[in-house]
Amino acid sequence: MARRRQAVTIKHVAADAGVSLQTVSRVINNEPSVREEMKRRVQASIDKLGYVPSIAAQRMSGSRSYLILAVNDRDRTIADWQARQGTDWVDQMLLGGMLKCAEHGYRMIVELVDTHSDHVERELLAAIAALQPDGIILTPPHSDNAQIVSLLAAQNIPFVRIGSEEMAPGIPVSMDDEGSARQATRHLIAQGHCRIGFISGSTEYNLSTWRVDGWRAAMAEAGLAIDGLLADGDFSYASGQKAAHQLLAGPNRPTAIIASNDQMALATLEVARALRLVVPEDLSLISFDNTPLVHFTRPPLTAVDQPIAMTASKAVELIIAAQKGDAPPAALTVVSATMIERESVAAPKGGEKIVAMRG
Amino acid sequence: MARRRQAVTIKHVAADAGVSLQTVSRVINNEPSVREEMKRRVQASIDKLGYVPSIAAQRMSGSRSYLILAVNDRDRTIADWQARQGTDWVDQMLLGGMLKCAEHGYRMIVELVDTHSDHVERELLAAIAALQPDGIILTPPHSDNAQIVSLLAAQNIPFVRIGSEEMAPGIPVSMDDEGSARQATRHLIAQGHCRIGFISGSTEYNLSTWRVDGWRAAMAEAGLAIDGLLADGDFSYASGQKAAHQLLAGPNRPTAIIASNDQMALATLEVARALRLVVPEDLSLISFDNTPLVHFTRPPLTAVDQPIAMTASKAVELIIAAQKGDAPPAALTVVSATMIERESVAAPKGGEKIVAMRG
DNA sequence: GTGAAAGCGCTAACAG
DNA sequence: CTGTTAGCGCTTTCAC
Repeated sequence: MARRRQAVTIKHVAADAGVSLQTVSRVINNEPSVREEMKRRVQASIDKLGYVPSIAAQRMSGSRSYLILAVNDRDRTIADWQARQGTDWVDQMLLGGMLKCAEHGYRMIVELVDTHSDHVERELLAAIAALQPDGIILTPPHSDNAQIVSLLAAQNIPFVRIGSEEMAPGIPVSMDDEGSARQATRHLIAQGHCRIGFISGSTEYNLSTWRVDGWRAAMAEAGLAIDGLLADGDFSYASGQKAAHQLLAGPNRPTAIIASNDQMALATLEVARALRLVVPEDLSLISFDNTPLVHFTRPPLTAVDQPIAMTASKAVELIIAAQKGDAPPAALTVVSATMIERESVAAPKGGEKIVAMRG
Repeated sequence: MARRRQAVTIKHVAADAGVSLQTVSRVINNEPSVREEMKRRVQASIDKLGYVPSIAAQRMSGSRSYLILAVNDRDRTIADWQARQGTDWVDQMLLGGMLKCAEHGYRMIVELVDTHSDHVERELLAAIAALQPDGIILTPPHSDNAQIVSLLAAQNIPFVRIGSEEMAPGIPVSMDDEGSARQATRHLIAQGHCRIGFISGSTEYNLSTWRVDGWRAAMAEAGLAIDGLLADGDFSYASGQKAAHQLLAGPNRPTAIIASNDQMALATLEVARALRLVVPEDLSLISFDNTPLVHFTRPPLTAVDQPIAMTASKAVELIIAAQKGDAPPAALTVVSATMIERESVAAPKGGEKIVAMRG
C-alpha cells in the first residue's frame, strides 16, 4: 500500500495565511492569546484548505490524543453480542458517550478487557500505551476492581468508574441503583402489595447488592417482612427460572416480584405462566435495566430504566473536564434512574389491597 | 492535566537489549532481515519491559495507524439506538469486526456519517485526516454512494463496501440478499404456498431491490403469479402495517408473507392478529435480518439471518490484506445468509397444500 | 544483517 | 501578541 501522508498540514495553513505554525496551532487549540483578526485569517485558511489536525501528531507532541477508552468486560460483552437477546449496553454507551465525544472533537473506542484473568494489567497497559487515551471509562464489574483502579491511578490518567459509589481513585458515577430499587418497591407497596419478592443479581456486581438494599429499605420503612422473599440469581435466564420457582412454587407466595434484570424477569414471566399465574392479575412484575426485550413480552414489563446513555455522556464530560485540569466533583455524581410503567403491575387480588388502602 | 509520555519506548528496549532502535523496530514489525538470536534477545526485552508501540508514533512516521473506520449512517443508527427495539447492527459489526481487528493488533472505530447532507465529503475527509485510518468499512446505504466511493478512491485508502455488488472502486462484499430471499421463498413454496406476499424495504437501500428480485425469481421458477402480492414498505413499523393491511385486507389474500425486515414482520404479525388470522395456521411469515426481536414475538419468527458479524470480520481481513499490498479478490466476495426456522411457518390450509404436494 | 541520520505533524518552551 | 527552536516515538532512507 502506498504510504499516505497528511494531505494538508499545519504548514500549508501557515503558508496560506502568512503566519507561523505556532499561530495556527494556537487558533486550532482556541487559545486566548491571538488577535481576533489573526484568528479570522487563519480560520479562513483552515476552512479554505479543509485542514483537520492529525490526532497522531497532536498526541506525539504531548498534548491530547482526543481518544477516550470505554472499557467493558470481555466475556459478558461478547456473550451478550452472541446471544442476540437485545442487551444493548454497548449501544447505549455509544449513544451517550460517542455523541458527547463528537461534540468535543473526541472519539470513543470500545475496549474489551477480562476482569478475571491474571493479565488484566498487561491488557490495559497495552491499550493505554498503544492508544494513549485522554481518559478511560470503566464499567461494571471493572469499576470497583481494585487492581484496575490502582493501575489507572498510577498511570495518572483521568478515569470514571460507572456504576460505582466507592470513593477510590477515579471519578465514580452512580446510577442510583439503591434509590431506584426503593422506588420500584414503594410503587408496588402503594399498589397494595405486602409480599414482594426480590431476585438478586450476580454478587460480582456491586449494583446487585445495592438493588437488594433498596428493596430491603423500602420494605422496612413500610414495616413489611421479607422472610423467604429474597431469592438469589446471577442475571442469567436460568438463574431467574430457579429463583422464580423458589419464590412462586411454595405456599404463601409473593404477589409481586422485582427481578434484578430483564432476563430474570423474562424467566419469572415464563415460570408464572407455567404455574398458571396471570401477570399482572395474579403476580405483579418489575424488572431492572429496561433493555429492548421488555417491549416484546406479554404483557410488556414495567421496568427500571438503567440510564446508560446519560451516564456515559456524563462520564465523557467529566473526563474532558479533568483533562482540562478541572477538579473532580466533590460529591458523588448520581445519574438517576426512572421507572417506566408498562403493563406488568396491578393491585393484588383480595384483602391485601384493602388493607393497604386503609393504611 | 499532567503531560503524559510513553512510559517505555523503543529507546528503552534498544538500550536494554543493547541494540539499535532500528533493530527493535524491525523485530516489532516482524521483518525478515533479523537474525533469530537478535530477534529473541529483543523480544525478551520487550516482554520484560512490557513495551507496546505507540500507534501515534507509528502513524507519524508514515506507517500504519492500526485503525479501521466502520462508517455507519448517522440518522438511522442513532434512531435505532434511541428506539431500543433491539436492532443490533452495530453490535454485530463490533462482534465480527472488532474481534478480528484485535487478532491483528488493529482497532475498530465506529464513525457516524450523514448520507444525505451536502457535507458528507467534509465529514469523511475530516475523519480520515484526524485518524488516518488504514482502512474504511462502508455499510449500506453508504456502500453504493457514488460520492463517498469516489472520494475514498481518490484518497487511495483501502475500503470495503458491505452489502454491495457493484464493481466500483473499493472491495464489495455481498450478503447474498437475492439468494436468501429466493431461499426463503422456495421454502414457503415447498410447504405448499402459492400466494406469497412480499413487503419491500426502502429503495434507498439496494438490498431492498435484491430481496424483491430473489422473491420474484423464486416465484417465477415455480410458475407462480405475483400480481397484487408486492407491497411497498420502507423498513419502518408503520410502513409494515400499511403494507400488511394492503396485502391481507383484500380478497384472495396471500397465505404467506415475507417481510424485508423484522420491524415490518412484527407489524405484519400485529395486523394479522387484528384480522383474526393466526400465524402460522392462517398465515406463514418469514422476516429478514433476524434481529433480537424475532425471539420474543408470538410465535417466534422464522427469519433470514443477516450475517453482519461474519461480513464485518471478512471486511477487516480484506482491508488488512489490502494494506499489506495483496491484490483485492477478483470475484465478488459473498458471505452467505442462512434462514433460521422458528414457528411462524406452516403449510397452508386447504387445497393448495395438496396441489403442491402433488406437484 | 545492523546502525545512524532525517523527518513525519504538531505543540511546549522560550524569545522577541 | 507572535515567531523560533526543539523534540515527542517511530520508521524510512541510506550507509556500513
